[in-house]
Amino acid sequence: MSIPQTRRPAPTLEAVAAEAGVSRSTVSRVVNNSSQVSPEVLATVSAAIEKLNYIPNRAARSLANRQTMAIALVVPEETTRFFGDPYFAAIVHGITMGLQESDYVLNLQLAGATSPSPKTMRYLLGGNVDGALVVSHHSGDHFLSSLDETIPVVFGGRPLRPAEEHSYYIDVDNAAAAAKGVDHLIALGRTRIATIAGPADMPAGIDRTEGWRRSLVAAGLATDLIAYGDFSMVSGARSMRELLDRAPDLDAVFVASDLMATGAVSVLRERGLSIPGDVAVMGFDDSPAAIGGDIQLTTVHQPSIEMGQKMAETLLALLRGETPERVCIMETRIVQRESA
Amino acid sequence: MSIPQTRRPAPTLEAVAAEAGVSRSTVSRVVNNSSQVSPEVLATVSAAIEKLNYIPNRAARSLANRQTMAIALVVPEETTRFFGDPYFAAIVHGITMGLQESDYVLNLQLAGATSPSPKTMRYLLGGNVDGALVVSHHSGDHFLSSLDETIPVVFGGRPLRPAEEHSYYIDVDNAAAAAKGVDHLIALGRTRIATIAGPADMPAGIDRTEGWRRSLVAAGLATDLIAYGDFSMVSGARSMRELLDRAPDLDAVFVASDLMATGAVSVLRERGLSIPGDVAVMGFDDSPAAIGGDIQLTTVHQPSIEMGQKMAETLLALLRGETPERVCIMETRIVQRESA
DNA sequence: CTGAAAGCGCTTACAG
DNA sequence: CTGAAAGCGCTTACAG
Repeated sequence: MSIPQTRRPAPTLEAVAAEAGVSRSTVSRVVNNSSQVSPEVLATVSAAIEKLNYIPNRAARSLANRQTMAIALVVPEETTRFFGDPYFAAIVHGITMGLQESDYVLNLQLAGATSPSPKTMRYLLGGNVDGALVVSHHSGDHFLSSLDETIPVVFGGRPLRPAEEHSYYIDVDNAAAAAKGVDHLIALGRTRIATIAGPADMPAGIDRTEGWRRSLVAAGLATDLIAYGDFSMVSGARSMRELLDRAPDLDAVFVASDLMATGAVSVLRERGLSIPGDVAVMGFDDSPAAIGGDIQLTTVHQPSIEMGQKMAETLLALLRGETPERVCIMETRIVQRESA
Repeated sequence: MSIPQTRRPAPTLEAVAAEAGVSRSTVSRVVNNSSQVSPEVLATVSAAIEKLNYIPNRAARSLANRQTMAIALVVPEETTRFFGDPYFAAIVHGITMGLQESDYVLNLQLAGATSPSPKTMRYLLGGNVDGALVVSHHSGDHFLSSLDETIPVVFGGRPLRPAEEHSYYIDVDNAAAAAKGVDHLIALGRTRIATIAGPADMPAGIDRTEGWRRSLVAAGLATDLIAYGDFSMVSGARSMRELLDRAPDLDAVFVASDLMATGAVSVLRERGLSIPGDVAVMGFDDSPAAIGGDIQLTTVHQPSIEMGQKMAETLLALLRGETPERVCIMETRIVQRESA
């Protein structure tokens, strides 16, 4: 753009064929590394490709074989939240790693927390991508069903019914993981254990709350201390204030995400309460947020990067026509640090 | 994918033409809203498009008119940092807003802090996108020059020389903005003012440091207290510790990003220092990080969302063949909250 | 193993 | 204002 230069047209298959003295079909076979090419021809064609620095035209290829070689990353979430939570960073990191070796490109589709724009819908449903990866879906995301019926889709986290019966997804056992976290708090001798829960319209929110409740019930403890956040730091702070006002005697809090936990921690300090002395805090995710603040968070680790990678791999398998496992549940574990 | 259904082929231009009783050329003109179509024909064709729910095939269109209708978002940065900083959230938010009404899609290209993969290079340079938006570039990003020579590029933040002489970019006057922030600290009566600077290989890092220095020099104060971070929370904490160890008497710190400032704040608390009583803290960005913690950060506001939007608009103008302003410098201002 | 030919679904001069 | 025709750069049966 800046430095003027004569734009020589990019070499085509035709040019390579001429250079190598073979037909276009043959060059095409080489490019798509078909097995039925003789070694000698393969060599000369490869040389010609190299020499001309040939790069296949994506549009022409798509038109001919009806594949777009593009994958949509659909995020039914506000940009602010998407980028504000390190958890997403890890997922996307994993996704890009998983796509690294493939020829697919990733199209970012920020759908907004409500329903996506007509433009996004047309894009997704209009045959512009071969598959989709969806992350952070809410129960109101009905459009996802139509998506799921049109192209291969892999979800990050169990989709809500009725989609869950047939959808592909990667997840952890959120309820069990949360229960494990609360068990740890109980083992510490805590008896007044609150929770800052995630949204009640998201599986991760619902299931972690369920795990918290299950663990408390099993231990014969009260399950009245619950406040709902939206996974953001600010909502974590707000919820903590609310809980403290309601129950000044609480001695532990299980928080459904590390980011909310950092918000909770700041309120605890503000009130002059010691951690974990007065109140033990258990986070969830083991994202960078757990170790960024002034107190290292004890938390439930979930392998976010690996989950993203697995999402990509599963979709890639689906696109190859293979039949990968429909659901993949990954391991979680408690990472003990300072807060509990 | 899930619910089996006979996949009826998507309607083509041909089908619409048949339905409307006109030629393909005419339908094409309507789709591309060419002015030379009679009102009646326009009406019937539109009806046919509506009836068949026709969506143009992107690949075919690209092949014919040599436009990809795709824009790359290039981030020469580690995923972790990209997603960890709310500043990027704002920029991308703005970019998606700016692209909303256009027909362009955004391709995410995480290039990694070092040079991009061959795959990314081939993608970017191989005619797969019509233009690129680049954010967070370092001085070592030489590949960006080749990009800039191949397709229209708009930078978020002044690119380093020699690119800056001809490149398009949106930025703030970082030096002046930083000086303004430090002036505020001086007006508060602070005399021992440190800085936690950004990377010395990034324009935003360099210029803000320069502004800090300029302001101190003008006031006849010492400029020896400087520590370098990488814009992350962790590096902010590390730098704060370092500064405190070197100069226990410092009474203010100008931090080149809010995220680093939150790290600094946690260290200040850890050492039992009051904010702003003992140490005043001035951040930069006015991102969500400034208000997420337990103390509301006084900071230098830059209009990140608007900057992203402006980036998108500038690139769109370039793609339309227009000649937008080559450089756009946006306003900053001090937002006074609790920390200074 | 290799090539000739048709076709993917559009756009765009060129006539009229 | 409208249509016939060529062409964009590939892939893919179909022959051989």
